[in-house]
Amino acid sequence: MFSKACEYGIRASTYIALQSHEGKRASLKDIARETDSPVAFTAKILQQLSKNKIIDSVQGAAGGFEIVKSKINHIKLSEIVYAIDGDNVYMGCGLGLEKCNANKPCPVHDKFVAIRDDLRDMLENTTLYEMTSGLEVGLTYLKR
Amino acid sequence: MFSKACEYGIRASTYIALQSHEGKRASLKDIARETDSPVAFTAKILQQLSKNKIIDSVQGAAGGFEIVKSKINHIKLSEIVYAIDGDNVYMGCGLGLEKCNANKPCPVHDKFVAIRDDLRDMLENTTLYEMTSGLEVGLTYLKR
DNA sequence: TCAAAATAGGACAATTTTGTCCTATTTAAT
DNA sequence: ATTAAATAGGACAAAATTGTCCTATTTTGA
Repeated sequence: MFSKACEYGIRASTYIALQSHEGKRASLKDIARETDSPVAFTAKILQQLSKNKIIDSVQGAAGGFEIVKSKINHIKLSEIVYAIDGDNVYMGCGLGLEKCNANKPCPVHDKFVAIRDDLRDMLENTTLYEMTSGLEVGLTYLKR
Repeated sequence: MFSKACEYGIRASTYIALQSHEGKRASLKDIARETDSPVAFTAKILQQLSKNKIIDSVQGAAGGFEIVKSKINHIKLSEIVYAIDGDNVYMGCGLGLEKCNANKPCPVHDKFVAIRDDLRDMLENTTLYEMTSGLEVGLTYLKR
């Protein structure tokens, strides 16, 4: 569904949000370890998220990544996905047609639209905060 | 969502079903042209579909690909997707975790399960016949 | 029998995605 | 000032996906 880069990106963002919520800055090493992701590849993705203003990066010793506390509640999963994978996941044609639309639809257009609408809805209504809430109490996991 | 190979495979299968319904055998060239797919790559995918008993191939002059009429109504989209992409699309974890499940879920497990269930449902309840019905009357398209 | 037309399949090539490595830069602390 | 620890970013490498090409095989029809 999502690219590997996007999966790592979501996991990383969630971990950073969790740490930021506790007032801690997260280092690349920690992020990679706690989300079971390849370090250098994750670094690239964090750069991308940083450029897209989803996370903040702080250079230098004691630097790392963080998310302004007040934003954690407002950042949607959809923004992270969009920053990394674009909107093709919930916009493109299920059969890969360039110009598939309600006027000249592919044979499964309507059915895919329904699924994709649900997906978009879900992504746009899930905040980073919501994703961290289960982690703190050990109900959900970012690796395994 | 699906791989290119899978998209081509679905389009090809649909076209073959359409032709078979009219008693015609479809040649690789026709299939590729009518679904706007790369010829040689499509050939590989058709081999795969043939090995998975979804379509029949007939070698030799006047050969081609076909689907037994009585099967068109029973072949589900899910079978085509499974033959080419496996079941990861509607089984795997949205965040890419190996062992994500209801017991040790990722932060979006439940939400993804809902979407994926809908997707699987849709794929399992859409037959090839259903996909061809709009094509005949020009309501739907396989290229563009 | 032979030629033509079609699929089968192996080998290879191009592209994209995933991932690594090295150096530069920034910053904190001593 | 210097050193150490961290991110930034470019270059490269590996793997997966997408795609091509060539030859072999099968089958029909003249």
